[in-house]
Amino acid sequence: MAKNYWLFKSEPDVFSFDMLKAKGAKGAEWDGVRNFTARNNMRAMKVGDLGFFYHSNEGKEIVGIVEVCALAHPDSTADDPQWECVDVRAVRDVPKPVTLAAVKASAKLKDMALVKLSRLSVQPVTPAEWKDVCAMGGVTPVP
DNA sequence: GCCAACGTTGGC
DNA sequence: GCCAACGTTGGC
Repeated sequence: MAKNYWLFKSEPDVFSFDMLKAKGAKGAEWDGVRNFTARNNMRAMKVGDLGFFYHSNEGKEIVGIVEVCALAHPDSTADDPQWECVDVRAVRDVPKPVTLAAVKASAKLKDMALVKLSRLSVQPVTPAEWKDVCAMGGVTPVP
């Protein structure tokens, strides 16, 4: 089964890529999502799916790559079990963080959900977009 | 700090 | 079930 690609957004003040790295191989819950579209995206994830880690507000750049390490389950921080989240763990850094400005400036990437659906915190990424962002970020080999 | 975009809520 | 009001997010 083909791997799917995603993009996770977080404000670095609240939860940064460094904080996820500090969690090690076990990873951490991607909790706090209270948006149906984002939740549905997480429900569609499989263990082993990969995602970009994007810092919103501060930085506004893709700084890392994460791997889904647990299927969607009830969010331990929610009082309503309809809110679910997956667990993710840090896989590697993006050596040259890819900024939002760079994405917008790229003819191939300017239609990414990151640009079009700027408020959605968990987004799908197409294989072509994945490859291009990895190339721009100096991620080799592309995982 | 402002403002635009958009998802959610609640009244009808 | 529609739609206006409201709250939140996130870029600038």
